[in-house]
Amino acid sequence: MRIGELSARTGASVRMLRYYEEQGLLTPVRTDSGYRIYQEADVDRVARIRCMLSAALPSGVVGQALKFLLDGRAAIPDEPADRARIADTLQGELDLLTAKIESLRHSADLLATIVADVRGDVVGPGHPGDPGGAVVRRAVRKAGPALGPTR
Amino acid sequence: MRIGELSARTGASVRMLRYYEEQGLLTPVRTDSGYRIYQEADVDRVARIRCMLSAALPSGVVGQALKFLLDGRAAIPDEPADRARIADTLQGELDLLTAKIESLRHSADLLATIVADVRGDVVGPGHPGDPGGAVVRRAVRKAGPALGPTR
DNA sequence: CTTGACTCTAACGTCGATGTCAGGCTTTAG
DNA sequence: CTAAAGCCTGACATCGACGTTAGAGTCAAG
Repeated sequence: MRIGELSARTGASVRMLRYYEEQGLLTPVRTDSGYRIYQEADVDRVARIRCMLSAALPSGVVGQALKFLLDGRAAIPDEPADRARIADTLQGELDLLTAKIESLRHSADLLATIVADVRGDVVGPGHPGDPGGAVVRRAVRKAGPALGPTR
Repeated sequence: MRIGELSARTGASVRMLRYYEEQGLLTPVRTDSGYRIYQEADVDRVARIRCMLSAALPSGVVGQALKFLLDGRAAIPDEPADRARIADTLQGELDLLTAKIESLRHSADLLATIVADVRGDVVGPGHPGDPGGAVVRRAVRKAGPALGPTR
């Protein structure tokens, strides 16, 4: 299919598709006249690219990952040393991402309890001096201190 | 504490701290001479801000969420109508956050399987014609189609 | 063959998040 | 008191991920 159709089917703008190609994340073939021709599989590929980019993964990593995702094992080098290096890089990103997710989950938990607290027709004495709901304070304790320098 | 110390303790650059203030995410008090003075709680606050921003959350969301995350119930009005409005807003933010987390989890799953595939001394026959690791293919199926336009 | 929709490249513009630099106060150590 | 270190504002610079526009070629339908 050509770029317009891929755009329509993925929701990505034409500009974005060309940009991904520029970054080496897509490699359509060309017709004699220069038109980009995409494969069916590229629909999924674009979805994944967008997903990973939206996760703020560095595009180098996205490229690495995608390379394997879509070229399958073809791209995995035979040298165990090379494989190890690549795996370590990806593992590092994965660890970062995992930590980020955990931290976000904490924030989400916290937010959820706050919503409940705002909505819930609270709550005992309600002294004017009391600065905040016990529910929230409990939640904060549970959520923990939210991670250091993320990147 | 002053901005330098907060910077040291959070790993965020001085510039970033001033930027967060500009965006309404931090509101230090000022000395007579204009120096910013931060509270102990701001250390945690910065950590959360950085985490949310690094997850590519729209900063509007970060701001709203943070306001309540860190001021606790102090910001909650008495009028039930106001409370309802705020609760709805926050619920919206929460939904966004939750969706984001899901999307990140997909990316992480994907990345994890790729790492495994690169690392794993694969795997049965390994015919030259076989285009790619079965592990990855399974993972792709499991991870699902990776979400639409993320933002 | 002509028209209109589609595509191409190339270039500039934008926006958020951040770096960096300049010029001028303030605070602290000696 | 003085120098060094820290802080202030304001501005311009950068980088990634796009949007937009301009000018020209291509393709399908009438």
